[in-house]
Amino acid sequence: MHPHEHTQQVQKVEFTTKKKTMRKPCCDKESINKGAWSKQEDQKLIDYIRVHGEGCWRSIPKAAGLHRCGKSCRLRWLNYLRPDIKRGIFAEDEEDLIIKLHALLGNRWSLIAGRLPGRTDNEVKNYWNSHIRRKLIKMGIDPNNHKPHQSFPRSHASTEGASTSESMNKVPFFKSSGVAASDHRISFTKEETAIISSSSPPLNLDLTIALPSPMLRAAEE
DNA sequence: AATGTCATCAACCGCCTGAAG
DNA sequence: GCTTCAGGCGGTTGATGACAT
Repeated sequence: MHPHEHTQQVQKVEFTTKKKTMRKPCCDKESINKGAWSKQEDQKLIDYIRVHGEGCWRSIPKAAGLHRCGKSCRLRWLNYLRPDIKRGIFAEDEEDLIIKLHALLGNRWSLIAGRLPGRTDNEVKNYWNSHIRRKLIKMGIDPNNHKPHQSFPRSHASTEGASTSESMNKVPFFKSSGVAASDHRISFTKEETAIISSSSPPLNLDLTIALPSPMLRAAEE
């Protein structure tokens, strides 16, 4: 049971005069709910999609009897209600893979999530911001470019000998430990290849899901 | 026990993109 | 080529719980 479900507050949306010019609302906001989803709402959405399938999100709320915006329904389904969602803590090889992919792709969370079966872009993004980012900073790695940060402490990185500028030129410090946990080579779509090849430094594309980096574990402790 | 601070994560917002007309 | 619209995306917010003082 999610904590938000206890204190679900259903607010009516008011048209706020926010910054910038307001776009045309994506749906009739006069009567839509916002905030955490209730169990009943979840069930309605699940039931509807089970029968009619995904798609045409704009019309789903009305058809399913939900006072929600279509976008909200889509997000709820894709991030939490889909049957193939894998929830729970990230495995160490998943974490390693996220870091590697982020070094290659940047903040393209949906692309990164696409490489992690059962994980959603929102989940990956949150995990990055709340765990990985912090961990990298702690290690003296700039999470934006995955290189050692001038002003960061470098105690861990320097003692491990893995942060030489040479190794950082490749995917930084993820020298996949000799034995790969599995041989999951990663292939890229055209779009991903374009993104990668447009990034300036030469990158090591030979990604494998490796045993967790010892440096990461060191930082965790 | 009360209060303050931090960490987490579900959900929203606004912008972008591509398809359709 | 243009406009419109739905879907998708990344950034950000805010509620909540955990931990510290």
